[in-house]
Amino acid sequence: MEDGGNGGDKGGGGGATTIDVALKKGPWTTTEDAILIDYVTKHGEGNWNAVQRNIGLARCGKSCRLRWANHFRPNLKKGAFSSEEEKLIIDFHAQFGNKWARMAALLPGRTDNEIKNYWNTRVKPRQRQGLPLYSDDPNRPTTTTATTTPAAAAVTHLGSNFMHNVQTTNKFEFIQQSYLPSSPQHHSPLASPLQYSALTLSSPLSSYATSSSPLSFTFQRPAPLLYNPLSFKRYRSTPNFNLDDGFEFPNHLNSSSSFSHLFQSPTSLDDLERNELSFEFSPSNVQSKMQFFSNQMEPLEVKYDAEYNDPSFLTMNNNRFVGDFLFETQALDSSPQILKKRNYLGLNEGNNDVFDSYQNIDGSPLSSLDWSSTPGLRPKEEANDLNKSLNNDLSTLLNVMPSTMHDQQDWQQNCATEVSNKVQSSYVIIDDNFGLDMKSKTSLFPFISVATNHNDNRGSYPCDNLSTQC
DNA sequence: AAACCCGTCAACCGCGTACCA
DNA sequence: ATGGTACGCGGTTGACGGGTT
Repeated sequence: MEDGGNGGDKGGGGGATTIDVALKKGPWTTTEDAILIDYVTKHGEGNWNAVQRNIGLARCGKSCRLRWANHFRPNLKKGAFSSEEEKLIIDFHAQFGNKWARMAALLPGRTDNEIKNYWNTRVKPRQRQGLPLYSDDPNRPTTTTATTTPAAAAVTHLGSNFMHNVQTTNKFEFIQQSYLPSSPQHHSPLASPLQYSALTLSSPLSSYATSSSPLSFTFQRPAPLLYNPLSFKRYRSTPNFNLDDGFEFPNHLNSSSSFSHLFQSPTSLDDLERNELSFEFSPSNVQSKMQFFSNQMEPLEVKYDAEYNDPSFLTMNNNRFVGDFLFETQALDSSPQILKKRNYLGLNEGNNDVFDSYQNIDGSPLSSLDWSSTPGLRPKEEANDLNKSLNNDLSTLLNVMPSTMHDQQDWQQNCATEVSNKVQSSYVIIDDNFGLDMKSKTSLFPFISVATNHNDNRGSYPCDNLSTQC
């Protein structure tokens, strides 16, 4: 956030190596802005000191980063905070304190500096004077209730459409991967958030990584909350695994699905070969491509890429879901940093605390206490800290989702047992942001039918009705 | 009209942490 | 293990504009 230089880019040793040029301070000129934008557009974010080194912009790296982050970063939302944002800020502050960056991560398009300034200039004075914190609701209590956490409020706020699509018929399993872009992610600050270009990502860390973008379906929200999209995975369960064994997503969609128009040309999996197969569909306005990746030892992975050139596509009611996912992909595309860590949270079979274990990169279970044994995966403190809060968030999410189900408590308890009995691990991977990937094992989405392979810990399991089967 | 006050916001400062050689 | 570099965070400052005196 607001960092910046003092000529030597001091601060924690963050030193500029080239100090020959007197670095400028103070307000940025339009010329400087143009230079910065041009540089970042061409070279991507990061390595901020190189801006000064390479193109002679007389600003230290910190100042460049700050200027970019607060003014030119893609998807920045300018203007006054909405009342909903205000409420979220107040709620977040009640939970996090002065953790402006964390709040910013939960308020898409807003910077920590913005939030901090807002707090210090609007909320704090009201607080000091004993006035209600919520500008539009003088009667609203100034503390959050025990039953509605800020995270829950956010989930509720952001996920209404998502919840609308959730039905009670399927269990689900979360997974998220972090992908390292194979090349610097370039993103024009001038690009519309709705201009999506296909990604080429690779994940050298992932044993089941492929060379294509992980794709994603995500839930409704006004702007990307997650850097990494959701993806559906189908794991090869046995050496005899057969593609024909009933993996039907996403070809098997009912007519009410918002995806249905995307998958109008049924393509039999018989037609697919074992390695990196793909077929394409071209619904109106969207170029999409679905890929299956598989080999004998690795999980089959389904990728769905799409690009579109008509922003109105996203606003069509029946495309909201796809719109979300495209938006999410855009968020991935514009991710300001390469995700360097892969922190896994998985279901802890045995109790109700479902998110406190970890998985190694290679898929082997890893105790949450074992960070030190996996140097490559050791999370920074922040990530751990975030994990904690995300534990809450995810728990909240889980609390919300089953609320549409028949019996939430039973669902939680029985599904924990179910997981324990049948599944080695299911994961939510936490990075600086978090996301949920969904194995095909289960589906939150009633319009996605997943036939299953059997007798395998990593395979798919039918659970047609939670309330009766779980 | 000038001086002053105050709110807002961009930018700076100092520090901490991650990463790497 | 250590030191250097890069980056990010929270606190703070100062410029600026609008309103008031």
